[in-house]
Amino acid sequence: MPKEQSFAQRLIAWQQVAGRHDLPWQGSRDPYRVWLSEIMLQQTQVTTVIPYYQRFLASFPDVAVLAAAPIERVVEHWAGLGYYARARNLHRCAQQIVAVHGGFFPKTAAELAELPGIGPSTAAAIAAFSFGERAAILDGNVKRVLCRVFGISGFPGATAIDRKLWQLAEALLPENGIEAYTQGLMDLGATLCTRGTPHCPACPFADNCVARRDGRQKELPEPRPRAAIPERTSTFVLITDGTHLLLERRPASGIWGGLLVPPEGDPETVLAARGLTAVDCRKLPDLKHVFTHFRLTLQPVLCRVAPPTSVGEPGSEWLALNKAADAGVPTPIGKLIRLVASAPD
DNA sequence: AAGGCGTGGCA
DNA sequence: TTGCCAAGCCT
Repeated sequence: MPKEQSFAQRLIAWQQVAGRHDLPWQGSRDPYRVWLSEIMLQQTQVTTVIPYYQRFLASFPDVAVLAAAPIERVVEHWAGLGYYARARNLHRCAQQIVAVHGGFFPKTAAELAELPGIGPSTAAAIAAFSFGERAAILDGNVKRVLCRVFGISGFPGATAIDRKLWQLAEALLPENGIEAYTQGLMDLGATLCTRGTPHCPACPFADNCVARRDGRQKELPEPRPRAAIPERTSTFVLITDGTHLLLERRPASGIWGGLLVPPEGDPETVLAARGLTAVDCRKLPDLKHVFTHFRLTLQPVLCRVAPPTSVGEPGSEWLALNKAADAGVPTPIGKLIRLVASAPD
């Protein structure tokens, strides 16, 4: 880097005056809080995370409480946040920390990365923020900043580019001030060096950013080569006795893993398989939902069954209609349930 | 080693 | 409306 100040020195100076210092998980080196925030922030933006973080911390104030909690309650707190494998890994991780590490987080990035749900970048962030370890993060923000400042072409997700970026990220680490440096990388990417229109005039690297010099801010980093995402359609059977709704827990793997969802499939088959007889069934309006990797049209069918509803199988629950939407269901299912609960007929 | 895995905001 | 992808990890 030309100029007298190093990349790290410039970034740290910028972070101290222009970075974020008041996020709910800042101001504490408690590894539990740092870890929880880092997991929630994986592929998820700060504004989305904040309310989830607050609620989660209030219910599970430390790693021992979390480890002792039933997974269903953990998933319930995660419902709506997405990427539900994170909730299961979080819970497993807490249990491992209690069982294997005596209730204390390991203090190095290398050890942290052994735990479920903690990859190389998250491990480095926890180690840097909690223990001051000189470790490199490489998330979406950092990739974007590095690709622009150093003019790195190619899709950053490609293996070769990824390796190059990790090497660069480690080479840039400061001798001192890892916390402000790490936070600065995140802040720069999130607030200034943004995807759409970066605010280059305010950037500490404005005078030597390759992308800015070449007017390539919008071309870097190069986007993922992505094929058109497929469309899927599926029928969800909302079975009610007038006051309750039947929900079933999904297997741990796959979409909406571990969450409660109405039975999926042909209504007659669904009812027959559960020994239920419908008084009547009617279609509700389709609901479209977009995932990263496919587009789903949900075709809801509302079926009424006679009141004395049996207890059902394990993983199968009859929930009060007015509570089911908040019982740990995926977002579009919550919409369907609210629709039924507000207009049962 | 690519692809699966949620949701919401923004252009 | 549509595309893109965010404090990535797991298999």
